Amino acid sequence: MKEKITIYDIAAKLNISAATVSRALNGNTKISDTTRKLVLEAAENMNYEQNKLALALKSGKSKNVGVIVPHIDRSFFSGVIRGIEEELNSNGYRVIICQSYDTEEKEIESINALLNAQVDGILMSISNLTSDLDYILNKTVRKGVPLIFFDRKQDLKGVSTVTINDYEGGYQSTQHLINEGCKNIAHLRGSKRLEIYNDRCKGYKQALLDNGFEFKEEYVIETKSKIDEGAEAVQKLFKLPTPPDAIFSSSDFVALGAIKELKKMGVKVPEEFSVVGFGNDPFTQFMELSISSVDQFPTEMGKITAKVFLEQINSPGEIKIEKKVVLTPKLWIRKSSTKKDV
Amino acid sequence: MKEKITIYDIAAKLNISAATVSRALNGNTKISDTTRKLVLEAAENMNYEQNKLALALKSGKSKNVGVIVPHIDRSFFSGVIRGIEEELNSNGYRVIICQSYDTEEKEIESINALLNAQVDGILMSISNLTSDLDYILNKTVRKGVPLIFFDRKQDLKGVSTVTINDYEGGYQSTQHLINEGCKNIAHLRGSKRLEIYNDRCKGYKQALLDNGFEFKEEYVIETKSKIDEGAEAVQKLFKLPTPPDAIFSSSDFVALGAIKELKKMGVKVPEEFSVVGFGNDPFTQFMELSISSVDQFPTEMGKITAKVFLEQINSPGEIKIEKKVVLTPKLWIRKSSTKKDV
DNA sequence: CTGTTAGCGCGTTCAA
DNA sequence: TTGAACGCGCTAACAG
Repeated sequence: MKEKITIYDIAAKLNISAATVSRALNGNTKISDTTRKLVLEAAENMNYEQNKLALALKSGKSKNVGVIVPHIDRSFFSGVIRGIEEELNSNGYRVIICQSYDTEEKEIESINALLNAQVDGILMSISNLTSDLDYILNKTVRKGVPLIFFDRKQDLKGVSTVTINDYEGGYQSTQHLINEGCKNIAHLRGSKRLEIYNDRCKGYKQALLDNGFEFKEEYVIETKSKIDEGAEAVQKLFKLPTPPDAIFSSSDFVALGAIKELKKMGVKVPEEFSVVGFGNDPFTQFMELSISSVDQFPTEMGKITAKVFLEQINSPGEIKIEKKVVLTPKLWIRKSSTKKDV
Repeated sequence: MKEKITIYDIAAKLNISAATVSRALNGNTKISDTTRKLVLEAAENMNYEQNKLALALKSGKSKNVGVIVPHIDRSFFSGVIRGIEEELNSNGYRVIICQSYDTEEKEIESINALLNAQVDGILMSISNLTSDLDYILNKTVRKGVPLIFFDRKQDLKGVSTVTINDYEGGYQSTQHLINEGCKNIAHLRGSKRLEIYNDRCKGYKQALLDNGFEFKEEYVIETKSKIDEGAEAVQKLFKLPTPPDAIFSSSDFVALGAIKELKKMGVKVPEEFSVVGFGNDPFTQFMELSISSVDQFPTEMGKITAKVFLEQINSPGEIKIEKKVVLTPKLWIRKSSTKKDV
């Protein structure tokens, strides 16, 4: 009972060849009904289970895909992974998780490990735009391993991407704040090394210009996605000759930190100051002062990323389609940016 | 450049045998320095990379471990996975994720898939206590695949577990509420089919008894970990002849729902009513009215679970140690249960 | 319809 | 110190 049984064991028992057993098990048509039934029955009795590893070695397909994210325990990423897992699992694939901790070394290390493990594809959200990563990413593409970026992408030939329209998200948020009557809108942005933050900022800027507002450099502060940084940014902004009366933040955590700091300073949100975040982290709607935020639909993004992978892997020829899917974000308007009487 | 290169390719190039190449690559001592250098150099030049799949088939060790959780996007579980990944990754293992959606079918399906994929171990948080699952779990143990439960366990011979002391968490929370002067403490519990909720409830009950309080069945309501259920439970409790003045909830979400409902009803928290949650979900500390909650230290739990697995896999003999690790929870006292003047 | 052979890529005997 | 041969478990090609 403790032994692993193979097709040879069942072949021996039935005095037939392993090939026949294999055929019977795989529903091959060219086999007699009698022997098929015999094999199936024996397999059942002997508790036979296919060794996917051998199959993988033989076929060159491991039925595993690697997913690389900065941190698995950020709600956005765990949501994406959820979607990927749901979609891929029902298609017979398993998902291998790697965390890059936003570092390039870990990222490269993970890619190499996944490649050595013979994954059938790699779905990732890159840490930042660097050329060092290019080498290995190109290697991946050359090897013929489908590579797909989600959310945080990088332009690379032969690589499909699934993102949301960050520009649109930035534009919508800013337009909303303008509609609410805000006159001086600041922007707390993320790293300049990531496209998503550049795009959100562009959307912010364009919305300002389209409405006849001035774009002021000093209103844009770069932050990391941490609560403290939101508080610090508010401090900086209020030292300006003309402090803003609204913030569009590229991060919900930064938005939260900003709101907490404003409250500490006695500035009333949303009456005197409006705030919009990004990411629609669950906590934004739990707060007594719920925070307006842009939904990135993480689970959907994960599912679509998985689908793009499946399409690619199932595409007939050697020609790899380079697909660029762009989802439309949705701004959830909540209390933090809704003035009572405007 | 597109071909996969094997040890045979480099053997051919050097006019030596593949066995020698293998030895050189693996740092086998019985090999001359000259050939070793030759091999290493050639491997470097030819961009050789080991196919872990072949190694896995040969050795019987895939260096993959499976992790099964109800949902990956709940902060507790994503935290645990983070810990597992961190610990195992640095030990050369990769983590395969499966979601059970709290259903037994999916759980069984996942275990079978993982077993077929020849994982070296399975770390899981079970959906509930059922005998149907027993069969397959026992099979896993019999096959010699290390199985470890974290958080939601089930007593099974040969299976190690890593949990927190849920009884203690329940006791502490209740004691705290008593210390705050609450007289009628209700308990919103989770499914009776899960040990963790039974234990938390036992802790709650014992704390009541130890303090000379009466344990009332009608003060205990079973809920699912959803916001709405917290609100519903509050409605029920306030229909009782003697409504409670405090709630110890086994879920942060339920606690949140309760608080929102209380507020809606005009009941002041914490002045008139105290609430303690469980899980220390990040949002509990973000709220303006921060929620007291019991920390389960998910990342640490994940790391320890991984360590127990590593110990087990590295234990010399065939004797599998059955280890029971119990972590101590920590109650974070916040505004939702701190009366201003008591 | 079925059996034989071969090979996926690797490490590990057993000889030499 | 090195090479030849084998096996991990499976499927595909080629015979018959």
